[in-house]
Amino acid sequence: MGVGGAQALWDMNTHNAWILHVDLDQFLASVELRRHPELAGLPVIVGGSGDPTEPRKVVTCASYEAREFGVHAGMPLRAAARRCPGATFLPSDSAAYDAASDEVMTLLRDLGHPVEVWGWDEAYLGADVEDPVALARRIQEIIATETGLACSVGISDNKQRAKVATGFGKPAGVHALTDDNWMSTMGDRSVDALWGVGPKTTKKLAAMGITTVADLAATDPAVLTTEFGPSTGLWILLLAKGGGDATVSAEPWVPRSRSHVVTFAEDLTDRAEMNAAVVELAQRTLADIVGQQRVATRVAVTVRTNTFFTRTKIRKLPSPTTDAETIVATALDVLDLFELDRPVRLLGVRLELAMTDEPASAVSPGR
DNA sequence: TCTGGGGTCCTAGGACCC
DNA sequence: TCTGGGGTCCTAGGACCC
Repeated sequence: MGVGGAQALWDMNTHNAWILHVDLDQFLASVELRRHPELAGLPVIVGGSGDPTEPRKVVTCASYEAREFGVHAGMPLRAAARRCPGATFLPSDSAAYDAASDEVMTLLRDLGHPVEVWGWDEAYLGADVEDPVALARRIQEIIATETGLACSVGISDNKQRAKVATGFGKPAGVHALTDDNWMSTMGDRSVDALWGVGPKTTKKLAAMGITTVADLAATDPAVLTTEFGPSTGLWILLLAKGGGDATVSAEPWVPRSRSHVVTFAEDLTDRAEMNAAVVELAQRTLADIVGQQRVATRVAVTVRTNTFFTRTKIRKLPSPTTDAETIVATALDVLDLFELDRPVRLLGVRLELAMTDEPASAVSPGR
């Protein structure tokens, strides 16, 4: 972020009457269907290298037709092939999805409202308009016409509630959640219907006798802060009441970290092979951040053993750097902190990135 | 049909300094 | 000699999301 970045952020963080959450339907499958029109209406499964017999690879996206067979993201490809043998399996092509995502985000920005991009297939749009439903329909029409992709749109006055609303609009629909219909719609549903409340929190709440959104909304804040801490406790209470974060920032997202992991087709037992893998992961991750003109501050290494026991260790670099020797050596040092006495299923390297303008001395070495 | 890959944020606790 | 706190930096680990 350059000089004036803070001012720009202030200007671009808008508080709007309406927040629209735009979510592309079955995004990866839809991008594939666009260039394989003969597959329209058929089950399509994207993941791995497109070979359904490949072990240790999973479904990244299943078309709605494939979902009818019980196939879903995260399922092993081999399991998906058994459930839906007639499906077409396609390799994941991230460059194509990047490009398609860019097309859509550009169209959204062209509408003249602030757009906050959330990954490949989602964006929030802040709008001070009279008729948000009409805007949502217009968005759907423009995206469909210009890109051939379908999206669903959730409407509310904060991001979390708009995101929940989108779920009611899928596929290809529009749904609004406001104070008027929030509790009647959500009150009887499980707390994990809230965006940000997952299985662990759900279980913990259940042990406290809290299972529904209405239960949570009616809970004494002091009880929640005692159990979850002052920040998290009040946050989940706010979510249950239909509240959330109401800012939409059009400022480009600055990544905090960059990582790569690899799950080996067969577990590694040879330390030299583990070292070689970590070196390759570190070099690849470093190449990414150098390409984005970023500088690493910390190096993390993740090890997953054959029992699925997973741990991460991290070390701060002496100073922020892009020096390959330093980063590779640090990654190997961190790997060395593990007791590598079990077969290793996965290794990963993550670089945490400097977030402020670095002093010239920290950025310039090597030039 | 054993369990991918890429992220973010929060909390807790130890070390260390004043 | 013993003691109380505050504050910061650092790492581990949990939880959640797409």
